[in-house]
Amino acid sequence: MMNRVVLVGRLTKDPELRYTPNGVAVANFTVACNRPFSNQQGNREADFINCVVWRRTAENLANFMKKGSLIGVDGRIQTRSFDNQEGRRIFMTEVLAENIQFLESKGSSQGGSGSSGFQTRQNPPQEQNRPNDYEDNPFENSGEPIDLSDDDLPF
Amino acid sequence: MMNRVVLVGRLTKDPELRYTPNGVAVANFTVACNRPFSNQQGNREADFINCVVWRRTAENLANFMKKGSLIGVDGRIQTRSFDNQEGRRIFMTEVLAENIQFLESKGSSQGGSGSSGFQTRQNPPQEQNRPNDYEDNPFENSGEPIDLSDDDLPF
Amino acid sequence: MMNRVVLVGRLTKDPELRYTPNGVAVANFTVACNRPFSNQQGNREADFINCVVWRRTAENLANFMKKGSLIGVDGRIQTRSFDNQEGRRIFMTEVLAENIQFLESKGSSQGGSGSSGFQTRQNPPQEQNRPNDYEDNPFENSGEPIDLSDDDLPF
Amino acid sequence: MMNRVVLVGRLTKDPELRYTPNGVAVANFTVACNRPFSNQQGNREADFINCVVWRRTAENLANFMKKGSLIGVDGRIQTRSFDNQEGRRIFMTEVLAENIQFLESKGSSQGGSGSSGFQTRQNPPQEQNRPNDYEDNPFENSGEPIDLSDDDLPF
DNA sequence: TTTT
DNA sequence: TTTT
Repeated sequence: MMNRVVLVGRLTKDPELRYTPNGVAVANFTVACNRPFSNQQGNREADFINCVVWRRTAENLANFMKKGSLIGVDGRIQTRSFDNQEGRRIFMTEVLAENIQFLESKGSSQGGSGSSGFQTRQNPPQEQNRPNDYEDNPFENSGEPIDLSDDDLPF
Repeated sequence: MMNRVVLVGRLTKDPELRYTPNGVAVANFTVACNRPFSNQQGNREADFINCVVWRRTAENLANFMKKGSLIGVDGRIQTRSFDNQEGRRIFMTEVLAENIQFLESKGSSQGGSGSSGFQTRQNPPQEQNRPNDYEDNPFENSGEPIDLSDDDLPF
Repeated sequence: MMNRVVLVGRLTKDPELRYTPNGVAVANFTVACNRPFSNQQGNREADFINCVVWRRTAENLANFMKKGSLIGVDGRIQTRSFDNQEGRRIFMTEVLAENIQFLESKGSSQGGSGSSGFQTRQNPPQEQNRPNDYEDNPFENSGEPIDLSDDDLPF
Repeated sequence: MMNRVVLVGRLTKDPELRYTPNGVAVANFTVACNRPFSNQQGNREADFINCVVWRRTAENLANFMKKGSLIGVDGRIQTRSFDNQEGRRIFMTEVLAENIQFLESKGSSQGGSGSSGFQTRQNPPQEQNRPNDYEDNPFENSGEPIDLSDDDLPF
């Protein structure tokens, strides 16, 4: 059953990179999309769309994009529910990013955490030792938007 | 800024048609989209995606589709927040349907409210008296999926 | 770089299933999409969009869908060029279908070749002998739209 | 019937702005989208997708974007046929852009015609004299991607 | 609170 | 809790 989303917008804050207990990288981020029309008061509002991405693309996102960066997202809408601390069922809607396009390098926008170093896995638990080809800067030689495809999402 | 969604799925219940204080029709509905993959347990889960649609398309949806009906949705993701009864800020994500395609007539699926009559505006407040060309059954002559475009959304 | 297409429409003729020299199934088909607006003369025109799909989904399409069948297509636009018999360079634009949703069973629409049997590979050249789980009718138990995902496209 | 396309890519040349006999602006352009995978030879190919856009957005595109500019396109696939000079029927597939997002200012990419001045309508035939709010540079105050919505396409 |  |  068709379920397709495409977004282009800016990160509202630095991506949050975490690892699952078995060492799979996952990043949460929010994309601000300005609406194509104005409201009654003549202002342009924005939508703040929660997204999640897995593995390599998650790490790339955390390493190369930050608050304010312009990105493109291609993915699907996912919903899930969980019980919060007060025992109430909470429903969540977010975009599962299957592919992300970086439309700006980390340097070209201002703001963000300013943490200059790469985020890397500290003690990624039970992570197997495969060579990683992703710890070099894809913007180095190009100054180009890049499209880091996600070859092996965990689902 | 790009923000585009396309869904094909089934209504989880009959659409809920309401009218704003100044007589604009709005319908809320949820589309169930089965995921294209199975989870760890080998089951296929579904996403339940909240949607909203305005005006004519809202009324058409309520009149011709019901719980279980297969529809296509073309629209955008919108987010909004409001304070609930406990004074807590609640964030909502939903799809604003700009165009809906009916992929099944009301008769062809089973289930739903079974209410056979059309839902119409009872006392639509301060609604001006324009001719409505939408109170005949678009499935009558065709047995066809129909695509009811929305010429005049209120935004 | 983002490139995303979603279509819902009807097959203009039975899908054409062929095999590459090394036995990979490929199907060409055209989707008719009625435009959401009328032209100057008040008629609704249609777009006839050439598509291609590979492997399992190609075989499923040929087996379960025919002229007139309603389908959903999720994919990307591809262009290619070739020199025709007169030595002229021809440019082609088509949709590479990555995922197809069958919105009708073969039986439920009329028209088409009427060939009732499945199309299968006659002497698929140098095709390795892997078990195929796709030669049963996905509509048998369900009367349902099905979504046959494409796990292993050749690119 | 659903028909939705989203592209992000670069202009292969300066947009070609023309006017219909009754003064409606129309621009043709081609978007290069690099494929997310490599071919047998390990090279990444690109798709060159022909697009068309009308009116204000056409003029904005011609004025602010040039060869090499990065843009986002939201639209639909259209097909048409015409008879060429040899009396042969030619089929064309192109994307009708309904909305375009400029992801780079004219200055920020190199290449292109280098024509610095705005393209404007020379003697736009029988064009009525409405005020135009689009002849100032949308990048002036912002250095921002802009999203010029198309309020009044001629169909 | 979820559809077939 | 929001980006430019």
